[in-house]
Amino acid sequence: MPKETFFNLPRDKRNLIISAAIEEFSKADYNTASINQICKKSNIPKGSFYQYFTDKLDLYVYIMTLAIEEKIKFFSDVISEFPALTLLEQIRLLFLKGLEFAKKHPQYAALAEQFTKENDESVKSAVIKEGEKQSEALFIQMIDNAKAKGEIDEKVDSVALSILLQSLNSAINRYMLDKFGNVRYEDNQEDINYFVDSLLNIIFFGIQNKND
Amino acid sequence: MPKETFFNLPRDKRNLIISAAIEEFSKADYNTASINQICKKSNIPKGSFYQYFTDKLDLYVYIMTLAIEEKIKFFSDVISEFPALTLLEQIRLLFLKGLEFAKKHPQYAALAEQFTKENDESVKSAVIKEGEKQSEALFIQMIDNAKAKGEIDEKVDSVALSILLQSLNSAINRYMLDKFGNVRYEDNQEDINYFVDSLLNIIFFGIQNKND
DNA sequence: AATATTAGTGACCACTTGGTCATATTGTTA
DNA sequence: TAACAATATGACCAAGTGGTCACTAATATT
Repeated sequence: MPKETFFNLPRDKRNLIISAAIEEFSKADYNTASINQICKKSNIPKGSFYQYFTDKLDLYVYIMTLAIEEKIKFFSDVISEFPALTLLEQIRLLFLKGLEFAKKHPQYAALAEQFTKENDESVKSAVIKEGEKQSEALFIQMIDNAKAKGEIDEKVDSVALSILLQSLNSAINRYMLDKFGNVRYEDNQEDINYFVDSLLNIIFFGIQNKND
Repeated sequence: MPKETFFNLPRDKRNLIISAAIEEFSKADYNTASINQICKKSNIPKGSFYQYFTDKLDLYVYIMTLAIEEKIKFFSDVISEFPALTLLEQIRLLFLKGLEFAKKHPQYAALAEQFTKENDESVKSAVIKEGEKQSEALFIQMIDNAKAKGEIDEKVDSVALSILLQSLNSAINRYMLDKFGNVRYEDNQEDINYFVDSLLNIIFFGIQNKND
């Protein structure tokens, strides 16, 4: 956690430091991201930085905490807003809302993507301690719930499906980058909806020819 | 490409440099990987290194080229060995053989994983120019072939399915890490076979309850 | 044996890194 | 106004980076 001196700073200065840090940690992994650059970008001297934070990790964990808070708030809002949907509808909603979230908060999305790439295990675990597995728990809960309702086959492996669904998020982003060279949802809304539905149709109905 | 001086080196010395480089580029991204460490590990002076390679990128692209060659050779061998299998059988074979490959050549597997994390776009594109998309082409060819045989539904989106299948590789690795804390195939062979089948069953037969 | 060519070497360069610390500045209380 | 505490500051540090280069050693060629 940042020192008291950081929270005593005027809001504007604090936000400037935060956004400079988000920018830096978004485009480079932990070790490559530079405190010097963050200081330069937010116009604070090196010495001041260490007046606010004990070290680099202190800042990084703090920034990630902010991002995780925002993400959890967003998803739980979406879920609780539509409790009666089928699993297919729930997941479809989650994917499309996820794209919306990434569109509205591209910094946080980039931050999360960068985190998945992180090599330094000690840094990763420091962040994970601040809570992260909750999204996987959410998926499994949704799946088991759908099983109880008889919506999907009992024999489907919940963990396998959960991991598969999580992989789809990055698959969607990869598809957008491959095909359009960017990840702007609004520019290619039709194509993306079609792609998301293609993936979900495969998952829900299988690929085997029904006319056999 | 390395300079002539490199290829004039005795085999042993060349291989020592190569394996030192593979080790270094496996455990850190391009920028973090250190030429100094590679020199130290392979017992060659800094100056000699630049006698063999024009720069860091020259070495990296060369190393990746070796890995790609090995991977392509392996997969095309597997495919041509069993031309008459159904798509499900082909893909199942590819995944399990893929695990076998990762087990026998963990360095190359680690190298590939590290590459997917790479941030430096200019470095990425330098490698991609040496050929990489061929695995995606392979999948799509397999899928279209299966469609022509009436094995799978014509309406399934080939590109979507191809990306989905590629996602499975990372899903498998993630699953193994989550569940066992390592990626050693032999230690948990049963579980992994079960997991692969779970994933493939989802893809091929869907998750919807057939008793509706 | 003398010469010309190629390869081996490590000190050195400019630069960047995360982090420290003595000093200067500011704000608050007496 | 004087004293004291809290904060701001940037020169500085040791350690690392990729890359260079003058020099030496070995090998081929004459």
